[in-house]
Amino acid sequence: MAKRDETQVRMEDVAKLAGVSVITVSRALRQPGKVVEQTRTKIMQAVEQTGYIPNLVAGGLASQRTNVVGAVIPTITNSIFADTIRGMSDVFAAAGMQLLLGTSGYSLLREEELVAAMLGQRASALILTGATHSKRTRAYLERARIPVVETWVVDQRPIDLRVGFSNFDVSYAMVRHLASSGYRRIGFVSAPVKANDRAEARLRGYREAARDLGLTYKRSYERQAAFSFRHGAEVFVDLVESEPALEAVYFANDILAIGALLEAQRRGIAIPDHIGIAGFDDVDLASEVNPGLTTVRLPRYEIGRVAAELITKTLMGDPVPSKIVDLGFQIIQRGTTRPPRPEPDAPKLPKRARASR
Amino acid sequence: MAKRDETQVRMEDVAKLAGVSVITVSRALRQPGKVVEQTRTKIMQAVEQTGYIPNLVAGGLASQRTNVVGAVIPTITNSIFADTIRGMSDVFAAAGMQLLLGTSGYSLLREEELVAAMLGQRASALILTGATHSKRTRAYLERARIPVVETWVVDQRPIDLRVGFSNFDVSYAMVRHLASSGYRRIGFVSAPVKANDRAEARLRGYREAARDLGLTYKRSYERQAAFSFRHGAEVFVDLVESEPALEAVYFANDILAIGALLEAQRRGIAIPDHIGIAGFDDVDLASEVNPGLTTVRLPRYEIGRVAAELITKTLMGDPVPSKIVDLGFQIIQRGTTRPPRPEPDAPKLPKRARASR
DNA sequence: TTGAAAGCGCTAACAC
DNA sequence: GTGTTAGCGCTTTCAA
Repeated sequence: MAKRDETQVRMEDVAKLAGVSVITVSRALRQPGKVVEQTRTKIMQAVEQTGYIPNLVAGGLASQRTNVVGAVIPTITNSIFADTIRGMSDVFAAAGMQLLLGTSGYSLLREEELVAAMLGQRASALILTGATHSKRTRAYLERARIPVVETWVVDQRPIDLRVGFSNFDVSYAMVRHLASSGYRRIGFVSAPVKANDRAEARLRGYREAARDLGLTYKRSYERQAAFSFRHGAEVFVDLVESEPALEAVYFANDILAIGALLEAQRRGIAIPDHIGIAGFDDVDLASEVNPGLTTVRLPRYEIGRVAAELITKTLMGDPVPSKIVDLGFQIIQRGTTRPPRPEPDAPKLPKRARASR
Repeated sequence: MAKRDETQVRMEDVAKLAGVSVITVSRALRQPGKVVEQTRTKIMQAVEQTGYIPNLVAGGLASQRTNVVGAVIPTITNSIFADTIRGMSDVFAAAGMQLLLGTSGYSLLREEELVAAMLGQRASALILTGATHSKRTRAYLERARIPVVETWVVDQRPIDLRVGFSNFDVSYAMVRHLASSGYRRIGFVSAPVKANDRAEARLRGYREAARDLGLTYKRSYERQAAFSFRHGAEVFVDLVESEPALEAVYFANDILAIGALLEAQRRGIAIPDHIGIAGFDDVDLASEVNPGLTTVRLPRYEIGRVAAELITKTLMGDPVPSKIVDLGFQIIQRGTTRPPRPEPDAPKLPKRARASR
């Protein structure tokens, strides 16, 4: 093997300095209660004096477990996932665990590579985004037999644990909400649905709601656009010019919606008088733009927090109440759409909907 | 030690199946050229068949090095750092390295904990944000003797490597730019400067420029505000109400500036006619708001990319041309401030300024 | 081109 | 409460 780096302080060095055996140092560090105070004090002094940092690689090999949890998100540029990461980080930091982060760029192959790398690192648990994974990824995960949490989804068959909400239901609920405000011709701008089950579910929710509610629906009311203000602006212009009868446009994320709103401002298109705009996510900015953006509030931070809690519990052997946690969502009515009007024949949507499918 | 998990596939299992020794498997995986094709093919089949994933923990212990690089950023909620992370990720992914991410929340103590944890993981290199670290963090870093990159700064004495720009110079340049547009009474809203050397340098840059250029400067022109649209809106209102003579407000980040701009919109305060607004970062949104935000473009992605490149080079034993890389910046003039007017006695600022201090 | 032996630094099990 | 022993799964050195 590599000849050892003589300058690196090992547990043995600390043990010698403290006049005890290595195992006592190991215990003093990990289970202080099992070492008598006097010994522990000597050891801690030796640790301090030498600047010893335990080699977690060696510890991981010996104990067959690590304090590393891997998480794969599609992109870090989307502040949406930043909140989820923050939720995880808060819990893992408190539990003394490290987060190994990877971004897949919405590529299933890249996700597979990341999962392999994380399993190679012998991560104690894995957190993935979405429910769609390559066959090989699933095989890896099954063989690894560690806790796996899929986030931002609740439907379908989970690999293990799942924390999120129903993207279908949210989208369906938003279209109902818009319909209750009197909108009958509603366009939909989706994120690219390729390898993105959340975007795909939102599209389905829109279509089914439009059909169920008897709205005017044409395939040409739909667009796909990559995540950016600019794309939102462009697709909005394209849509209102080619489909002038549209009464509202519902965007599958707030960034697209706000891009559209700002473009409307530039072009003097009155919002919501000329056309309504709705978003998805309730980012900070959604309540700051003028008028405020009608959107859906999602439990972004909570998804991360709960996912991490499920993992720490499972790892500690505590039972989890449920393998699937649906955190729900909330429609937020603001100024970019006309307010809902009470319709006697259609009961108002509950503020907080819990998914049924 | 822990009795081994019989279900885990080891290199030995692969070796047996392929009819070779473990070391040959090891070589086939890491240095395929050193194993004859026929043997390699047999081995790869065995790997495939067993679903073997090399145990990097064992490998790391044996080889005394890992493919993990640790990075500490203040917060993930700020999309600024997201771009830098993306820059790193792109390079590390291509180099087959893993990024271990931690967020310090602008706390030096938390940074210290993270550095210790990453060194415990035996990270091959570390990337930190800023130049301010606890004494113990510095001690850890010096003892570890691995490449360390401090980012978003170039001044002062680096621990090892440094990639960024001069926050002082940027701020100074922006105040000069505003002065060249005729503004004499310029307010400044800083991020909280506690444990944030970048914010502190920006504040100094503002003060020195105001003094050097003979602008009207009062301590009451300064405010500090935490990073959010809302705080930007609130501090702006506070500032314009308590200091009605102000002609422009320069915010130390775009989010604050845009929050202010949107609040001005709500209150019917004409921008830039009544008062100018300038930001810092050039986030996507800065060019989308109406009017567009005058700000500074920073090499966010580049900082991450270059930091990662310095590390991969150093790790491979390649020499790096310079231990400090100044990536510069660029003032972006948009509609939230009056355009600069040519002043015969003051030469126009170059578009791209390179730091001198 | 391939293999045997030795150990990387730590922890689990069991003994004292 | 503390120590001894035996590895965890891999890579390095050296030899064949």
